[in-house]
Amino acid sequence: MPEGHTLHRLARLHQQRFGRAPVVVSSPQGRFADAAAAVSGRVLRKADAWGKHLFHHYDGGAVVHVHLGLYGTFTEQPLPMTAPVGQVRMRMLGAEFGTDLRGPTVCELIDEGGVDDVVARLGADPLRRDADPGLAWARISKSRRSIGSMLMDQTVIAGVGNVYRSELLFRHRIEPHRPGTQLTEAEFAELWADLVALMKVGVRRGKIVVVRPEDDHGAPSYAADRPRTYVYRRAGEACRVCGATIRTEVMEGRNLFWCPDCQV
DNA sequence: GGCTTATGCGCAG
DNA sequence: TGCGCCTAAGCCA
Repeated sequence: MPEGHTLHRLARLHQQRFGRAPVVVSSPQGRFADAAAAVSGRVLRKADAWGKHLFHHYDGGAVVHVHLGLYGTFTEQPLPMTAPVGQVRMRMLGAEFGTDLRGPTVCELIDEGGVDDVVARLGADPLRRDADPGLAWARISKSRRSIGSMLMDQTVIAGVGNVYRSELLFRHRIEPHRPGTQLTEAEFAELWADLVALMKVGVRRGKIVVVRPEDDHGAPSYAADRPRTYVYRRAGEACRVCGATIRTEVMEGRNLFWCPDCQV
């Protein structure tokens, strides 16, 4: 489930599992073989995330840059690992655990300058302490593009994906087509603060949690039918708050969902 | 078991 | 604008 919270959770996990120790890196599939050989045996100094990008910083200056795309995944096992199943792009072995990377859009070897290049193309990341929401507000407040489009623009805010986009706008009763110029600074401040809080919960829980307790009809957290979203993937169903029919359309090439009555 | 869909994004055209 | 990546969950039978 790769929105920004997933990558930050992985960075934290990889830091725990592999940090400050030598890592054996390989590419069972072969597509990452030369790069894997270049870092294998080196100490992983730091695992870090910015938006949906993950960076493994190795001693000596080499960095493995990973972007999961739509369906990339990491799975982990305690050692010894079983033989690779499917197309494993990268396998990492630490002291006690190993992990397999499958299906990423990007898995490449870069240097610290390359990290700077990637980060230079990314906006404020709600999950980073050094995030500057002022830069995002400067872009949004001057643009006639819709807020629904700009939330998906990683150069404006890094880490928000298609689920958080629809759900965040519902939570703030903002119609997704509203131009950035029509957003107030107070509305943006609330959106940002909520995004920071929601994505932190996402990191902690390992999944996107957006429905307020008062809207889940008291369903216990373990209930299978507990509502997980207000609008995402609920086109044609009744709004949980007002009962209106949830709408959908493609915006920025992705399915957008919203309530035509709650959101203005 | 098969089929559909997808939480992303770069690139061809 | 639409394709490719080529995984995995959810749904149906």
